[in-house]
Amino acid sequence: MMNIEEKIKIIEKGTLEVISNDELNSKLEKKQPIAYTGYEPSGKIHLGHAITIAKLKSLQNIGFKIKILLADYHAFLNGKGSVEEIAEIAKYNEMCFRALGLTDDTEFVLGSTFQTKEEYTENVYKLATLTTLSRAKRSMDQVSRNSDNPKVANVIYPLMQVADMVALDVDIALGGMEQRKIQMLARENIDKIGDNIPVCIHTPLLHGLDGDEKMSSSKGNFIAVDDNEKEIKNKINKSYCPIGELDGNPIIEIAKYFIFTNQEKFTIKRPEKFGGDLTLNEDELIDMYSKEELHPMDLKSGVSDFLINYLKPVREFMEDD
RNA sequence: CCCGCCUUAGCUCAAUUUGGCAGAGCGUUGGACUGUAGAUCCAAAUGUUGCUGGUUCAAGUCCGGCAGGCGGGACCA
Repeated sequence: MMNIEEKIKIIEKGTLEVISNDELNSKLEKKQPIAYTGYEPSGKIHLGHAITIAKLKSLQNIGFKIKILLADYHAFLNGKGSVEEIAEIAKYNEMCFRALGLTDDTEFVLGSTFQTKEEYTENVYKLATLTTLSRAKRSMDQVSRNSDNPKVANVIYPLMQVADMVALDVDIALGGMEQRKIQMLARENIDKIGDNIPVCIHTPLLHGLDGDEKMSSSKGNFIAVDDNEKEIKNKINKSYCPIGELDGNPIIEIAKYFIFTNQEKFTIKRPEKFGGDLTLNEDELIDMYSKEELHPMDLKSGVSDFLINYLKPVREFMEDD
């Protein structure tokens, strides 16, 4: 049996922040603490999603009960389509998430199955009286579709997300950094409608393959978890990847957040005339790349090879089904 | 409920005055240059002009109806 410090180390790995560390201790004393992430159903599940799924997997490994919210109403409120369309997409998303290696014990919850219940609705109303408009809007900065005609739905959304945490009785709320402001709103208000304030864990966001601020399905600048080999190669090859530059470099980010969270060493095949194959750990790769001793094309081909292999189980799982 | 304004390429908008071949920038795609991408240069593609009826030889443009959006007024205090 692993002790609490070891577990905390695992939890913190690859995250940007854990709020707060102290509270994590008491959560870990529970028999089976609950960790959750909510996802708006999305046409494609991509590497950005996969970062959080990987984290959920590691939480599952150390004894957490995992609940994944398929946030159909949230997607609806965010203008992503009709409820029926979103329900279809949610089914597909569940398959993708399972394909990424979560155990059968993982609980998938469709938002609309509980988000109209009486206690839930009452909690949303209470939160509505506790939250200023500007705070609610601000919390949605990184989340909502920006529209010239913002809807009331935009401010209901974060309140529901807070109520979700109570309804699902979560001990850990995991999300990408774009969720931070909503998560903080939750931590500030949950004690007024429930009694279990979750520890909030935030993972890094991936830049888009085009170098854009964020990888997102609406921009088409992602690698989907069920992309085939050719698509993966193609997309990586077309990606923004300035020589010697680490910041905002999506290929470097994939190496950091996918390769080196899985393994110490990483082998890059490189033509003899450019120096031959390399086997590097994270620090060595970063060091070589920033010194321009590792060419982007070699990095790309190494990362492609890794992703093709990493996502192979997903493709197989999806084909079986 | 009333009045005014708006709706044109994936996006931002021109073209409406005076009806006369629907355009630009950005983005996209393809080439050139790079041992990647980007930047740069060259080239190309892209339209139910919100929908609908009418006037006209000819309608994005004028007239009517509808839908959506924005603003104001009215109602109520």
